[in-house]
Amino acid sequence: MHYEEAKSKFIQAWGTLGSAWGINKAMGQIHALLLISEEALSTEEIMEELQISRGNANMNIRGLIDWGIVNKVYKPGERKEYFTAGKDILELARQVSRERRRREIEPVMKVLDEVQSISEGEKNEIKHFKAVTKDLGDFTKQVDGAMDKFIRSDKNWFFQVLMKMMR
Amino acid sequence: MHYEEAKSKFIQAWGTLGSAWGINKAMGQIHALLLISEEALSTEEIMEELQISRGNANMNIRGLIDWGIVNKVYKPGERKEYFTAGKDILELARQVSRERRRREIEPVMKVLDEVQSISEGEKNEIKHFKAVTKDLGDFTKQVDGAMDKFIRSDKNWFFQVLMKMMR
DNA sequence: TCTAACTTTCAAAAATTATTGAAAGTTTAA
DNA sequence: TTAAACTTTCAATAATTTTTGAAAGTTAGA
Repeated sequence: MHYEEAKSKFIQAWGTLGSAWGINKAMGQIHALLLISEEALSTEEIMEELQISRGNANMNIRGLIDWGIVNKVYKPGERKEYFTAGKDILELARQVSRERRRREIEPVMKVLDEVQSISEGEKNEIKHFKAVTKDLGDFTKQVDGAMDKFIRSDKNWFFQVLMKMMR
Repeated sequence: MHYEEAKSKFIQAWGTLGSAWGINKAMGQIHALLLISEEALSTEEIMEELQISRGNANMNIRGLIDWGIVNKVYKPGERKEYFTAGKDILELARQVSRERRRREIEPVMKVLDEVQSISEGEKNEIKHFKAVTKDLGDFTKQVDGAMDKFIRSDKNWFFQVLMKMMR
């Protein structure tokens, strides 16, 4: 396999993975492109490389910045904005965890808590509903705690936990 | 809040969460409904409760069965099929992990391995590409290993790991 | 076998989501 | 200021995904 092929394969795969994670394809592809590019890239360069429109490029770059995984770079003496993605994968994972926690886990925990508070009758159906949503809530809280720990942790902690898990 | 409201809120939230996880809304909602229902439900009952068509109900029930998180139940003396979702949340998490590993992590690991094997020149661009994809590959393998351990583990192991993480 | 009960399929329609490109907006430097 | 360089917006369009419902398929028992 030669470089161009590998590159396009990787960009493609990263886009597909994105889709499975509620991030759209273009966003995943832009991220992939920035990951493998040592230099920061301009909107133009991204449009060119991925063959997408200006509007599309702009929106998805903003999206990546919102996720906190792409940064603006200003080059001295240039008006154009350039963009880079951090190359530290553990840091990337941490940032994605942080965002998913905020965007998905928190709202679900909120609903699970709310529906716990129904205080009507003692029909069996209701007891069961409470039991299930309580279990979900408990589990979610455990996961949330673990994620929080991961997000705040340093590199060392992460590998230590992996070690502990494995033995 | 009264029961009907809580129920619909929960079903709604589970559907939304589903969307963020590459599972569609109806599929999430059906799963929610089965989770909180003690009795197994028929296609008819699901259609009725969620106000969806027969085709939609059928397809998404099949989807849930494919995910391994919903099971068919035959009631003695009845021709109709009924469906239930397991009520053990840890087991649910394990099954979802198993499937996501197979559907998402494995394909990505495969691509990352493949693109590693490019052996062209020693241009800086290529070196960098290899470095990034190697890091991604290493990280992915770690996560994959942890998931594998989780999937094979028993309840006890899981809580032990959480304990170890927290301290 | 035949029929009624039930499940599956699938083409068409609807809904949702992504993409385009041109116009509007903003900023910088002369 | 003004104009050029650049970024953002957004209505229109395209692409994709979901949903429908009716027809086809299957199965069990009379």
